[in-house]
Amino acid sequence: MKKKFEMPSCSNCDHRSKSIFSQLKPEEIESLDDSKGCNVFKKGQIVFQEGNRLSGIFCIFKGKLKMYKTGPEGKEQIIRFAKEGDIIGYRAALSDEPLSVSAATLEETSACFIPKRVLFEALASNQKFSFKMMEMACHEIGEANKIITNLAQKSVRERLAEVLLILQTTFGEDEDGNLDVKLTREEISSVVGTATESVIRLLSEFKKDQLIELNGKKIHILEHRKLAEIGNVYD
Amino acid sequence: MKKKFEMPSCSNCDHRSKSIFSQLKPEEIESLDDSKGCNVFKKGQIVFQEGNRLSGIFCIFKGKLKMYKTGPEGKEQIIRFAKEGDIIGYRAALSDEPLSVSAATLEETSACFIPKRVLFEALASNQKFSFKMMEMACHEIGEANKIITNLAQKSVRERLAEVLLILQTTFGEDEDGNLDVKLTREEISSVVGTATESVIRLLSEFKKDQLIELNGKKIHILEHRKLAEIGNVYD
DNA sequence: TATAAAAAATGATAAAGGTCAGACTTGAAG
DNA sequence: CTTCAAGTCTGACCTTTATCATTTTTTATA
Repeated sequence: MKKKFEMPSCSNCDHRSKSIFSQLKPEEIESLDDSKGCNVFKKGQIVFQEGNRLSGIFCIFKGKLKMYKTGPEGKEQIIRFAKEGDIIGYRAALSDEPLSVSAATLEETSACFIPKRVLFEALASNQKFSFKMMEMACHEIGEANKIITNLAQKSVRERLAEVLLILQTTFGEDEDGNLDVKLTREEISSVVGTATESVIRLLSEFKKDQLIELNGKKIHILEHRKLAEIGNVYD
Repeated sequence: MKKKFEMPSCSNCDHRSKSIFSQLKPEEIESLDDSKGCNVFKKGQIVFQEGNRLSGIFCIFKGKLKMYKTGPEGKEQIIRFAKEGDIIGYRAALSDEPLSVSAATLEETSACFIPKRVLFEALASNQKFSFKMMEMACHEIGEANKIITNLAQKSVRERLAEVLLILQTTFGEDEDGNLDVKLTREEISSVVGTATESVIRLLSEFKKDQLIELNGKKIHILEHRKLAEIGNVYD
């Protein structure tokens, strides 16, 4: 269940400057602070579930999450990840549709909840904020288009190589150079869109070819360029 | 190349009431009419291309288009279709990014071009319009999420069955009950994400099982329900 | 730290779907 | 109407990837 925790203040939140909220004026930020709620979610906890309705959006203060859909056979398909500074649940809020994905934490996560009402007030009163929001949504469509093309046209091997690089970009690396996120092989397979065994086999292959180092769930990317070649990644 | 044609007026455009422009006030619609351009595109013509920049959006007056990305091996991946009343190119306009997809006509198509400037003026002056736009973008994200999950988890057979139903929903049927859109087998395969030969084989299988009738490019859906079962489609 | 449960690894096998080659059909353009 | 190119169809074959069974390792927790 949700635990309340010492509430971070939006006014001096480090994430604000890099997020869509950078557009808000001081009085609008205060209004966020006044009405928001904050929660801590334990590792593995479900924050919200596909098909349900949510009365606001979450702003991740700290932690990491997977956003996924459940396929016809009940298999989870990870669509994207979220981390500190990200906003989740906004698609459902802005389209007034049920949630199209579920969100579950990959580690202990704290997140602020901003009620729809406050969000819409800000959108109405602040045009720049509204444009930023639109920009974010449209950017996400572009990302989804890429994923669609990759799933349809790339091999499992190519996709895995690309996913490793995406994880690097999204989560960065820890002091030891390992990807700063811990996923099971099954979760990786659910991003790539393949069987768990295939991910295991291909990871050991990449390891054998000295492209990565493996240590339990720790993954260290050694040959960024070669993985990009394998994955046909041109950015 | 583009041909000019008798310019349709937004004021009495039949599509307006069903589109995001339903939110505009008479004076805003006039401003659209004043600044828009209109073009006719022949069958098979490319309207815009992935990677380029577009200085506005297109509003389809008549006709049908495919929106597609080009994959690593140069293969086209159809992401979605557009038809009369639809707006295309808005993702790039609103995110200020290059186009993430190309658009090509499937038949002669006429479309109005609305310059970015006018679009942004309308977004700024009319909040309801702005929300509608946001709603549209967010809806598209949800659709993309479904496609991702289907590509990752469904078999080619399932996906083809579903695509046939999507074509029915999107384009409807002509007097004879055939899908009101003409696609090559190659184009169908590029929606499904498979080889052309696989589409051909599966279509004849569906025909043998009396689920559809085939007549050249004409496809007649006989057993909607059974196709929905095969495709694991629950709406 | 003992023990169970979850996750990872590996091999054998099977199925799905891609590729290639060739024949046939259709439709557009001269 | 003829001709040619594009599109469709079919069969054979091969590659990729999924599935299943089993063992080993890791992790969490009593």
